[in-house]
Amino acid sequence: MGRRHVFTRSELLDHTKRMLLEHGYEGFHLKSLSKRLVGARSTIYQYYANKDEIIAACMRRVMEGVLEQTQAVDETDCMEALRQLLTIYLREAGFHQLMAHAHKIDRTSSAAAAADLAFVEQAHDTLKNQIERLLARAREEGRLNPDIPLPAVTGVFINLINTPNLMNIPLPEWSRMLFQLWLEGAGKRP
Amino acid sequence: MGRRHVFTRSELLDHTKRMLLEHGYEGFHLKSLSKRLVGARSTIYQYYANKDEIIAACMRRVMEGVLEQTQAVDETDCMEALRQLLTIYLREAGFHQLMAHAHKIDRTSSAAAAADLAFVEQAHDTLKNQIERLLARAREEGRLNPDIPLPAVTGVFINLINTPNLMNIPLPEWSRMLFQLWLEGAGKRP
Amino acid sequence: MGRRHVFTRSELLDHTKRMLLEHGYEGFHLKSLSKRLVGARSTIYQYYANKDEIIAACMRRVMEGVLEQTQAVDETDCMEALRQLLTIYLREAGFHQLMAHAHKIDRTSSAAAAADLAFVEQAHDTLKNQIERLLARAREEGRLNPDIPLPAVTGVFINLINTPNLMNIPLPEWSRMLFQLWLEGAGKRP
Amino acid sequence: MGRRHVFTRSELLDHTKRMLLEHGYEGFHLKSLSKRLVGARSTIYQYYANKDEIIAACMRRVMEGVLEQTQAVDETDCMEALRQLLTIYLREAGFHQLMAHAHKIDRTSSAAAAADLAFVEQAHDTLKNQIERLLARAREEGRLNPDIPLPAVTGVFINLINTPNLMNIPLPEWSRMLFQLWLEGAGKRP
DNA sequence: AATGAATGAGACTTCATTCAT
DNA sequence: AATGAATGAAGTCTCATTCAT
Repeated sequence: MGRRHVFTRSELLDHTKRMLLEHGYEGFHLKSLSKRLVGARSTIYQYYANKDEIIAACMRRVMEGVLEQTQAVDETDCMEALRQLLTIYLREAGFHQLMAHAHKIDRTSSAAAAADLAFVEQAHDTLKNQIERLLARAREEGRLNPDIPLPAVTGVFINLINTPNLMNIPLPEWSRMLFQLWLEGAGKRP
Repeated sequence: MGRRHVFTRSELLDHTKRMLLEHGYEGFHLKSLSKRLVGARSTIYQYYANKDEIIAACMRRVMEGVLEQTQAVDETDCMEALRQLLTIYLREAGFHQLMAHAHKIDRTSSAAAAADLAFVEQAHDTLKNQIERLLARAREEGRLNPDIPLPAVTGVFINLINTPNLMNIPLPEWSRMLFQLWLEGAGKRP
Repeated sequence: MGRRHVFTRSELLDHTKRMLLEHGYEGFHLKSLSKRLVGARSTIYQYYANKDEIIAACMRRVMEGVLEQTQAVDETDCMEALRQLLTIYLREAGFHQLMAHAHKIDRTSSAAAAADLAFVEQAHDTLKNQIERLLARAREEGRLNPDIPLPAVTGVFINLINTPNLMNIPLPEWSRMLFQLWLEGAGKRP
Repeated sequence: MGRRHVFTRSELLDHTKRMLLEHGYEGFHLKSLSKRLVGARSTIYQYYANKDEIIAACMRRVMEGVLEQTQAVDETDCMEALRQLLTIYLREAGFHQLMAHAHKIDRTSSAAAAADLAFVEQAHDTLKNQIERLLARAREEGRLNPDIPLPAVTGVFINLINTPNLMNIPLPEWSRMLFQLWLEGAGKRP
């Protein structure tokens, strides 16, 4: 039996996620990462072969978490399902920002990274399809304004995630408020 | 007297802006910048003393352009003014993303950079105040739903700028569409 | 654990001292330094954070060596003490030249460098005081010509250190000779 | 007739000398030099082909000035002659320091620099011979202590030039004082 | 398994020198 | 003759990655 692990794979990815959100892909350095962990910088290479592999693994793990939740959503009532999806996305802070770095990763340097990225991309499509499907159904069911093109509705809905929560309203209420704003608008109802 | 300029200050800042949006603050390298311009890397230093100075100047220029337009907006009709502001912001692609890098710049390295950043920050406040003022007025005039807290309305309005224009709808129409979505919501009106 | 050191901190400072004396502060380059050591240029940064830190550490080490010796000198007989101090200074070749570079070092770049420099400066004062104290005593005791102002006597005494030893006379004898010349002059005694 | 000269060759060499004494050979930059002159940096190349040529010319000019004075000295009374030589050397502040940089100059880069350096070196020998000749005569005439080897006496005499003038005593008196100290010593005469 | 040390590639910046007006 | 602009060589420093213990 060898020595105990000084930090777990999960701890490593947790800090990676936090630092990616703080500093971006190009500002993410293994030097700073190892300072947040307990062990030495070189120990990181016991877990992953290089930097890009870590980032890909991090993205995959976040995506898996989201996917698991979204697939548990009951789609019977499409409006209710959309409301739940919004909550899930809001919970995963910076999710979109994170995924935006995907295309910067060099896939040739590591097969593992390439595989993780492939997974992430496919999952991304799955998520996108789910939302588009639900929105299309909502429209067919007469819940949405038929004068507005679906892509515009979709874009605004997805973009809700990035809305700055200026007052730090607690998540469930914040989610409800955003959904209402999206559905009914900011204007005075007649 | 002296040789002809191989590139202008304006060209330099144009490419800087483009590259900042593509690669972020930490991914912005003078090597790549000089590759997009015609001259040598060291020629850049004829214009600006260091990297941060370039970035600060770039941010200032963008901000000045926006400021000039927003200050020409007639605020008599607050709803109309907001609509125009949205158009202005949408025109300046990636405006927000760009400004987000401001705090990473080292102000001690260059007085010029520090001055540009001070300008940018003050202008930022001016813009924010203008929007908040207009939204408050709109609320008082009974144009907005009084049940929704103003900060939430503000956040969503500002965040409209980042909405992905999936269909590449032309700017004037895209702006009108987003404004309508914000005001009336995506839902079916009764 | 970890690889063997390719060179020690002490070796690094030894070469630094030699090169500072040969080329001066501005002519001291890490490239040449690493060429004299066995390793790569970047390895130097395992020991010191930047160039100025190396120079400051070098100066401090030399100063510590001198200080240790001068503080062991018995000051009962002031003339004998002065003779011993001269020997100590002569032993540390180029001591003065080295210290002359102190003011060129940028103290803001490194706290370690600033601390080392503070030490060096304080020690410098200590040395200066010791010599001035001994010379003043010697004068009071009637061992020096009272017609010559003390600062002139001091200046010439300190400057003895830089006298070119054209014949490479061995240190102890060279020291005795310089002391005698300082005390009795080069002229024929009546 | 072309344009007027913006600065003279002499002004250029004046500033060069001053800056060489302040910053040393390796710390001497044409950029700073041109800042002290009135014209542009590139204008310097109208006078000299490169940096080393300037430094060599500067050294030669200083040397010529000294040589002219030393050769006018009446050597009939050797002690008086030595006293006058000391005054001449003291007048040319930093003379020795300056000449110490001679060996760093690359002679292959410019024939003019090589010629100037050859002159400087020959003149240096002339000066050295003059002093050694006078000191030897002084010894033969019984004016110097015969127990002290001539090279030691010479070294100390030449080194007088570098003595720090802590009280800023005016040159003629300072020269007299140093000469007396050298001749009679700092000790109490019996 | 863990790690301290070593290292080369690459980024920023400065400067002597050349070029074109 | 004078000069503003251009440039490549060289220097400092950082960082991902490898190596030896």
